[in-house]
Amino acid sequence: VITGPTGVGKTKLSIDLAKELNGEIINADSTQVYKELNIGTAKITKEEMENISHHLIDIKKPNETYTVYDYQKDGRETISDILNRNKTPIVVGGSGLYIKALLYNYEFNKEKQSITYEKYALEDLYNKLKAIDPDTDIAKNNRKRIERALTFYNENGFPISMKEGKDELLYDVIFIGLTADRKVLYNRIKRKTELMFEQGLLNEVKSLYDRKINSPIINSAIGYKELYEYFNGNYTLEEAIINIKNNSTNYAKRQYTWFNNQMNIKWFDVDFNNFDNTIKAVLCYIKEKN
RNA sequence: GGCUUCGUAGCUCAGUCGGUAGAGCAACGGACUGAAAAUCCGUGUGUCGGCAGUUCAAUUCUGUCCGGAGCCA
Repeated sequence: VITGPTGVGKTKLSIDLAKELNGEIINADSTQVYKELNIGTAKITKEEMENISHHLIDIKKPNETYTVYDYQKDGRETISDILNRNKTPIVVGGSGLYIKALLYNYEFNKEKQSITYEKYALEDLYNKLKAIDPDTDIAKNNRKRIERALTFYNENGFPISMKEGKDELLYDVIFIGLTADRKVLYNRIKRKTELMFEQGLLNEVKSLYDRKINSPIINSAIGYKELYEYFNGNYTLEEAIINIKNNSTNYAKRQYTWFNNQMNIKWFDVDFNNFDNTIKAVLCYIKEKN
């Protein structure tokens, strides 16, 4: 697994590792599974792939929905397939939950129950949850997680813990994280945002907007949701750009929180001036591990 | 040169009819099993521009100086 916050050079490293290890790459970025979201998701281009096989990229249309459940299923099939062909699966991406659900013992029900809690007030939902699980640590304002917990208990009954299995690793994995000084990283992210605009991000999003494509991914992916607000006249372009930068760096910080507390990762400081040094260090570590 | 106005947290600003201050954003820490690039929780000592005066007590009133903005000459 190669992971780390947005903007550290995971893509670049992944290609070199794939060549070195006879590998194929499995995308682990929740937004890159969608077609047409290219510039804004910093998706790898055909040329950059250098003929290395990539999986779980561009497999859904932007108006479709894809969840951790789907990812776990597709990802595990892909891993088996790659292993059966005696190649090395390399999971690359920054969506922590996706990586964890893929490799750890997370269990989802086959059919998602479509219980809808929309009509309930937040407070009522929280009280419902409290009645089932008095010791819940879910915050009373976190509607999403409260609804999820209620659904889970509805499917599985109470004494079963949602957290069961979450720390049990199912595969033999080497976790590699790329990192950089926080300030340096934030500056890179901001510069990268400007670069995206130079590469035509505005047109990419406009094209989706003009076709009235609206979906969960459009409403949540950084770069897309803010520009939709701009096209809707709720932001100026300047405001949209500032928001994209802020949301991106905030996201990077949340990624660190997840990686540092949910997974055991071997971190490598990226040498931006000489990326080959970083690649060498990682390869050395992998050989040591094997 | 005269008049007016502003100077408070990294930024934008609120406030104290005199009892040493608080929001948003940022920053930092954290939670997280079905939209996770999501959702949510926690953390605020800053010579309240400098100096002096009045007062038991000044960031708050007065004077003066410095800095910014505006208006009139």
